[in-house]
Amino acid sequence: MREIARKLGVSTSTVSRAFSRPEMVRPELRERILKMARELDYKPNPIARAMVRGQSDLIGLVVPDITNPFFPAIVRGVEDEARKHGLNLIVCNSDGHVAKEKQYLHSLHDLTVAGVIVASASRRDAYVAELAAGVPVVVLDRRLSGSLVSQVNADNYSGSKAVVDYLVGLGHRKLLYLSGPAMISTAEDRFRGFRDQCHLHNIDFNVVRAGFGIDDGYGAMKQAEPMMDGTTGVVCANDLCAFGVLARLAEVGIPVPEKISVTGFDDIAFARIFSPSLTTVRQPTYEMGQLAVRAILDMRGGHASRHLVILPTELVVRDSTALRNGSAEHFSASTL
Amino acid sequence: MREIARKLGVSTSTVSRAFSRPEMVRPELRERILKMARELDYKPNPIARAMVRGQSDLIGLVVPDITNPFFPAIVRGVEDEARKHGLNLIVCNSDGHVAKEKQYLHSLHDLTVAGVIVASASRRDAYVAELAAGVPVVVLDRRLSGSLVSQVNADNYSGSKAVVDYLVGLGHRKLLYLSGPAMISTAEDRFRGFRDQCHLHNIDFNVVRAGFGIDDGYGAMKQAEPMMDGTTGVVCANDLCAFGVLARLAEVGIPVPEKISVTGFDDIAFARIFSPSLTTVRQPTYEMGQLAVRAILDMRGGHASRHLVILPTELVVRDSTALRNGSAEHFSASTL
DNA sequence: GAACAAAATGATAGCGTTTGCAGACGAAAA
DNA sequence: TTTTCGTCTGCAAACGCTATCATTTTGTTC
Repeated sequence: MREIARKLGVSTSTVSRAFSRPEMVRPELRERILKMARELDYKPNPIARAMVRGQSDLIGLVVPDITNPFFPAIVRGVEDEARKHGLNLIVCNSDGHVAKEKQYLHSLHDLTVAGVIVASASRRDAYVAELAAGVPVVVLDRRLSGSLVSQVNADNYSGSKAVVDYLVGLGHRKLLYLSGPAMISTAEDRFRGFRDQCHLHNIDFNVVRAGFGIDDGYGAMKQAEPMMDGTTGVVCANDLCAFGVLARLAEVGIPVPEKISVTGFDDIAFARIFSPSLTTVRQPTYEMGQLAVRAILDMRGGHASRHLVILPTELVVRDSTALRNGSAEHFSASTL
Repeated sequence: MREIARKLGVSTSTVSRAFSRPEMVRPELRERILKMARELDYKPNPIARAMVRGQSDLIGLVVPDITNPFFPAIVRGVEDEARKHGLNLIVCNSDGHVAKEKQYLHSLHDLTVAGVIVASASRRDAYVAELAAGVPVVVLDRRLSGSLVSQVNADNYSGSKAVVDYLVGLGHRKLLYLSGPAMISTAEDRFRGFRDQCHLHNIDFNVVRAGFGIDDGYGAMKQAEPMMDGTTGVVCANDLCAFGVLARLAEVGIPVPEKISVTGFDDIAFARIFSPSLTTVRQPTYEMGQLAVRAILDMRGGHASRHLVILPTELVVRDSTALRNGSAEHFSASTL
């Protein structure tokens, strides 16, 4: 920077302004400065800038499990949008542990990040709210009661309801629900949607607490087997869980969808190609990531304009669901 | 920091040293400083530190496709190990584009990162070598000819050979190889292993250039169908590609493994639960990530001790492969 | 106890930016 | 011409830390 200033006979202030507040320097001079910068291959040092501004060009993204393809899909959206605005992305994996999440949030705070995006860890993390007082925070895929944070969510509740409607339409009358982990709003919303709609249709159901991983689904299915009597549909809190269920059902030789229908949630890439391909609820992951970044941008400078967006979900029907086995008898019996 | 110094009647230099060079300050005093820091909730500002040291506590990881579960698995290893050493991780997605990769590398350089890990983009990216002159660079999952960078790889060549050995042992005599993208050393190594071993066993094969995505596998399989005559095994350059193949074969009703055996490479989580579950080659992803970070650490301070590690791979046999259909006749014919 | 070496601490100068504040310049108004 | 703005630019002080070097303290040896 000094060199540019020297060569052009201006002060470093002017050079600095040519970059950070272009409107403050005479266009003709600005051009010369930028040209010289190009020649000398100069770029403002983001660290020094962060130092004096008290804010870096980094944004943090905390996800519970980068290994669940749902999150990489979001990462893509976040990353592309961040880069578009000259921001670098720090990805952190909380492993679903509140403690680890908190630790990461501290780190991000210390780095004076321009914003933080937190994806669905536990709901009772007070630190998120605390952090939000200082830097723009958006929670993704999770509701957080009344605070300063912005929120970007998919309509989990409606998505779940759509699944029930669909299964009921296929003649299913008794369902098993494999829930996600406790204290995760996403999981809770999905369950509420399921439950409410079951009540509406007067459908019988069991619930087994599972988790969001393949093994969780596998284990929960195994555990649920004794109570499957009459159950013809398994609704899972997410796709990974559903895959675990499919794996278990394949293992014990129960044909899907002939004997039992299975649904997931998320529509990760594998849902389409699994065999049977998975009926699930699509979330606009990439868009969610993008919107989260935009929310951060809008919150910068304390404009305090929180975003609260709920994106629509979409039921994607594939091969893991079918008319209820024996539903013909069922219908005839009930119509008699 | 000033406050601690004032309260304790020492200079800021001493406080600084208590954190950055603990051995230089009298233990008793150091204790008092750390205690006071805890009370005041003080932590050294990483940005300021990066500024004066000319090196931040960030490390960069550039992957071609975060959406391919193979990479999140590596991310886990990198992240955990980085964090263990107080480093924060910046994840960048190059999308396989050299230009984008280069842009990211520039950004990372500007951030004065402590090191960069680059996972398999194109081999002909001169900028990687250039960058390596200034900061520790390790290339992961890719060979790079003679330069300053460290390398962490899985033994792709042997892994591929093992696949061929195994298939030949099952009686297969004509194979189809779906290769990865051009210019990727990983893809090339796998192909060489396949080719060399086929020659060794005198096995006939066709090659179709595919890519590392599901759709690539699907498309390549479709394209290869006219030349399948007599082919009983499809060897894919990675798992995603293999899933595409399985999807296509399922679509056209060719049973796997009865009619055709299919293999992948990577052993991503889904390989185990897919149906049929996928025979593939496991790479120690987590460990690769860890080692990459350690390599960076060892290269810090210009010790210039490059790492060159090649980790073993392991054939994982599952349900997508079986004895060649009609291999009984084949064997009897050849023993006659 | 003097002389010296070694260890611990302090004073100070940056690191590369941004940013009030004040000055310089030119144009419009008087 | 003088005054009055408004626009643009320069000066210099931060931002929070570390490194260098000078200085003080401590420990060792004879």
